[in-house]
Amino acid sequence: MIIMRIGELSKNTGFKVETLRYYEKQGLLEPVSRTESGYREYDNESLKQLRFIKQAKYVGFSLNEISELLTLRVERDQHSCGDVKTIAEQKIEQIDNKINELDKMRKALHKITDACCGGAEPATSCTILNALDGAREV
Amino acid sequence: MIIMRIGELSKNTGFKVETLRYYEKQGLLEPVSRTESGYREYDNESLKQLRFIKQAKYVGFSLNEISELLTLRVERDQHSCGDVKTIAEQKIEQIDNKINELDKMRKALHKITDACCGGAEPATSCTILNALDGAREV
DNA sequence: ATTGACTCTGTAGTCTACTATAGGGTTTAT
DNA sequence: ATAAACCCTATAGTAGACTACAGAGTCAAT
Repeated sequence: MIIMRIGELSKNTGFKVETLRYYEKQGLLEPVSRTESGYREYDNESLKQLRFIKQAKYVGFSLNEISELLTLRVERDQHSCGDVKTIAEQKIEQIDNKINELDKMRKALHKITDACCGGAEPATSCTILNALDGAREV
Repeated sequence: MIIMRIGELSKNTGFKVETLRYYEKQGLLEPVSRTESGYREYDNESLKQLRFIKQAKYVGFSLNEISELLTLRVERDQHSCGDVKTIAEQKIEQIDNKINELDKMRKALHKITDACCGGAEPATSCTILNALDGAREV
């Protein structure tokens, strides 16, 4: 088990030390323990968690939403099973929506690059909004 | 052609009037014209543009990035064609990354709902981080 | 044993993206 | 013609997510 202090965790994840402490305050990332002198200690689970946080932020989730995702957990025979299922299903729907939107944007951008390199486009002008209009017809 | 003032545009898009004026200041949305008395006037293109802004925000683009996407345009025989292609391709890559991340999260969430409703999961505990670990093996 | 790099808490400042308010004109319905 | 509902500019305030000190303790290497 790798144990590291906050500076090393920072180097390994790209988050600044201050940001890691800020995340702790927000309830997103607890150190696994503290040394006698009060230094925070982290392990590879912390790394994993931060990678998840980074990706979730990247696709547009707020810190609050990320916190919800991180605390979403199924423990066998736990009372909250139904709740967990409901929340997870909502998140899945949200994610599907995001993927659909991104897919539309991707198609539109492809239309633009095609128009650019002399695809068989009669248009004299192409913007992402025009391209989105056309995306349905492809 | 439908012409409307800022209040109606607000109602039609869900953005507050103040937000629309703020977007104008940020260069994201110009009114098509002004009345003699100085009132802003918008049309259905404005609606389209705002819908795009909303979706792009939803999938994690900043206002600056959205502005870049909106000004990305190909005009036939225009000098900037190569640039446009480069930028569009970068955006496509970014979008693909986002889709990949979302897909991983979706798989992980499905794993959680499965664990929840008595799928053949031996695990006594399942969180999104565990589920992400397992997502590759599915 | 002392210097430099690291860590701690606490607080204040910054940036983005709004949101609200003040003070004043314009339009529209009665 | 007058009140309600709408619009204008300009400025200030807020929420979320950091980021940067200040002042002090800790650790590792010379």
